[in-house]
Amino acid sequence: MDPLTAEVVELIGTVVARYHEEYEAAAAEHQLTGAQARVLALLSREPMPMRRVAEQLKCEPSNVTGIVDRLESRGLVERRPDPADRRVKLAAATERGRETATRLRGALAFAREPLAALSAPERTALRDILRRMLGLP
Amino acid sequence: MDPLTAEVVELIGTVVARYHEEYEAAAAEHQLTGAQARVLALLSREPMPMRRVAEQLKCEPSNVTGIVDRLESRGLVERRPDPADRRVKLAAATERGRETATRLRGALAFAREPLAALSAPERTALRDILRRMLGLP
DNA sequence: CATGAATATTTCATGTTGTCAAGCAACCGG
DNA sequence: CCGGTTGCTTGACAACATGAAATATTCATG
Repeated sequence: MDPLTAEVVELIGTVVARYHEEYEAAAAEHQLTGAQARVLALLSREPMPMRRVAEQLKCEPSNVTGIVDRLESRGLVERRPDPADRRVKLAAATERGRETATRLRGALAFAREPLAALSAPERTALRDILRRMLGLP
Repeated sequence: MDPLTAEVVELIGTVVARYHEEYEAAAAEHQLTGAQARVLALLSREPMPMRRVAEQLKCEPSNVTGIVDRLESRGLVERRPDPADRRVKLAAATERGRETATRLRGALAFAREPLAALSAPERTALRDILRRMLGLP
C-alpha cells in the first residue's frame, strides 16, 4: 500500500476513535450507553419494528430486546402493537425520549471541536470527498 | 448548526460506522474480537506495559488483563517481566501474533474499497483536511 | 380452508468488554 | 526504614453480543 493511502487510513482511524470517544461521553452525560443512545437517536426520528432496529444496528434481534427493555424501563421508549401485523412490536421514542435525543445531538462535541478548525471551503471539499468515498451521488 | 456542517457530521458518522463494521469483520475472520485485534495491532509494533495498553485503549487496566489473558491463551501474545521494574509486565506479540497482525492489516477492506474511489489529488486533499481537523502539523 | 413454512419477538445460556473496589507486590522519597 | 504511590490482578457486577429454542402470527400452497 502506498504511503499516502496508508496515512489516510491511519488518519481515518484516529477520527473514528475520537468520534467514538465523544459519542460515548455525550451519551454518558445522559446516563446512557453508546448503544442505547444510538437506538434512541434512531427511534426519535420514527417508530420502527424491533427487527429494523436490529438491522440498522447490525446485530441480532435478540440483542435489541435488552436494549429497548432498558430504555423502556426509563420511560424513554415504548413498545406499541403494529395494527397491520400482530407479530410486530413497534419501538417508539416517548416525548421524554425525543427530548433526550435532541439534547444528545446538541451535545455531540465532535460537531464543534474538530470541525470548527475548518473553513467553509474546506468543509465543502470534505463533504464532496466523503460523498465520493461512500459512493453517494 | 448550519446545513453544511450537519451534513459533514452525518457523513463522518457513516464513515465511522462503515470503518467499524469492516474492522470487526476483518478481526472475526481471524477469530478475534475488535478489542483483541486492536490490542494485537498495538503490541505487534512494540511491547509495552499493560498500563500503556489501557491508556491507548482508553479503558481501565483491569480490563486489559482479561483481553491479554485471552490473547495469551491462544499464543498470540506473551507477558514478559520488565527488567527495569519488577512491578511491570510487558505485553508483547509472539511471532504468530505478529503474523496474524500483518494479515489483519492487509485484510482491512476499508483501505481498498471506499478509498479506491478517490484520485491521488483527492487523497492528498483528504489527508490535509483530516490533519487540520485533528490539529496535527 | 387447512397445514406447513416463514417471520417477529422473546427467553435462556454463554462469552467478551467494561467499570469499580480491594488486594498484593514493588518502587521511591523522605 | 516507612508511608505513599504505582502496576497489575482479582472479584462482583452490568451491558452488549451471539446462537438456539419457544411462542405467536402471517402467508403460500395445495
